Amino acid sequence: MAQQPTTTSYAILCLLAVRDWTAYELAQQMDRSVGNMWPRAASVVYEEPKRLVALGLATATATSTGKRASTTYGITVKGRRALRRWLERPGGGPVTEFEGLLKVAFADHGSIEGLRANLQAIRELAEADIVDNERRLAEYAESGGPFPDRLPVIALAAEHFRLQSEALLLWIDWAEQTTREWTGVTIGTGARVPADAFRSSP
Amino acid sequence: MAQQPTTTSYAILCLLAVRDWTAYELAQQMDRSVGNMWPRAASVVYEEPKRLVALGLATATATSTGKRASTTYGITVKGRRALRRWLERPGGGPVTEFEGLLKVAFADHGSIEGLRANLQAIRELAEADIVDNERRLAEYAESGGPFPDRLPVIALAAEHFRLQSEALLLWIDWAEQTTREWTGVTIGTGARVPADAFRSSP
DNA sequence: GACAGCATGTAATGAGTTACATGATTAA
DNA sequence: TTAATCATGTAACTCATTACATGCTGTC
Repeated sequence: MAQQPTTTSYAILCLLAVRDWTAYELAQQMDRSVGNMWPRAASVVYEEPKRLVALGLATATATSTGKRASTTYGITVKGRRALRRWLERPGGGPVTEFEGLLKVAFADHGSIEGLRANLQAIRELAEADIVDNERRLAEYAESGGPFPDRLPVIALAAEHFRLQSEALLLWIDWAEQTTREWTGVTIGTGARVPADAFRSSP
Repeated sequence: MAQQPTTTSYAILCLLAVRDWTAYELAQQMDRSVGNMWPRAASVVYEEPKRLVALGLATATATSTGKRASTTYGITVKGRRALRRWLERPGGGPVTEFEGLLKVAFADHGSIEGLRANLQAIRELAEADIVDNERRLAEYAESGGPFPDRLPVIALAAEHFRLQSEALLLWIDWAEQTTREWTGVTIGTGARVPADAFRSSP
């Protein structure tokens, strides 16, 4: 009934390897940091540690913040071993869901207004993302963050996000520029194949 | 029992707006093209059109390729209207699952060898991705592809993939370079915070 | 003392994956 | 004629999300 741990299990276990957390704190971390590479809803984060405990990889302790009851989870020795083995095996590559881009790719079955609105929405998300990123980087640059020992690996991951969101913003700039003169959404109705499209490397 | 169409439903509907396809062909398209922005298992692609039919957005016709029976799906007028309305609403932003990066971000609980192996695996995925991309771009540049009218919007999406995988490769170059001199995986054991980390923009 | 929102979950439901099954076609 | 693989699905199961429930805490 406890089965094998999933990647989600290991994501939680990663956090527990750093320090103990209450379920709520885990949910927060999933939202803020880990969620960028492995996004999961809060309810999963409340359920998953129970599985870890059942597998003997984590411990649950009934604690309380003030008068409020809560559960604090910690990693076991067996948990650390399992995590270590998991970290030896190479992980999966990036898998992206991007509804907005889907709508761009099939915009020829809608209207030019729809396309523009959609690009605009993507721009706003992209910009918010960048701001978010920069705020976090600035915090780290100033304070060193809560886990100074972890800074090297954190820097590796952070740089990935920076480059990725930079690329997204670059793309949206280009896309808005490219479609500026379009009067329609197919070749027949006033769309153009961008001059620099279908090249392979710049 | 038929409920609301999901983004996956609309992804299929997008394809049907272009032309009729058999279930198998749809699965192929999901694998090759649409799957880059909305990846789904083949079995979903066999099930989902049935829902579209139940909703009156698509038609199913029993056809046969040679002696083999198959189902060909097409879009209805109602389906085109629904698609058009959906395209007016801005879509969601990119959501990425990246197990490999998760392992990088918590590599300090494993070994330096694990980190290197993982980076190497990511590099191979990234390079394969680039090759794939270039092959597809070259095809389009040569032949114009099967849907010349769709070239403008296809170019928009293609450029996104190009920039994104370029950024990934850039990152992996930087990450391998950065970790080359590391002898361990935390500050105490020989990892360094990269000099250019935690800057905000280049 | 009431209201907002923090904190901690549970339940119902649905979406998606993996695994299985099977006939048709092609290459050796 | 056998094996591989193309083509077409179905079934079981798991994972994950959304929606709900509820008590605590600080603030007005």
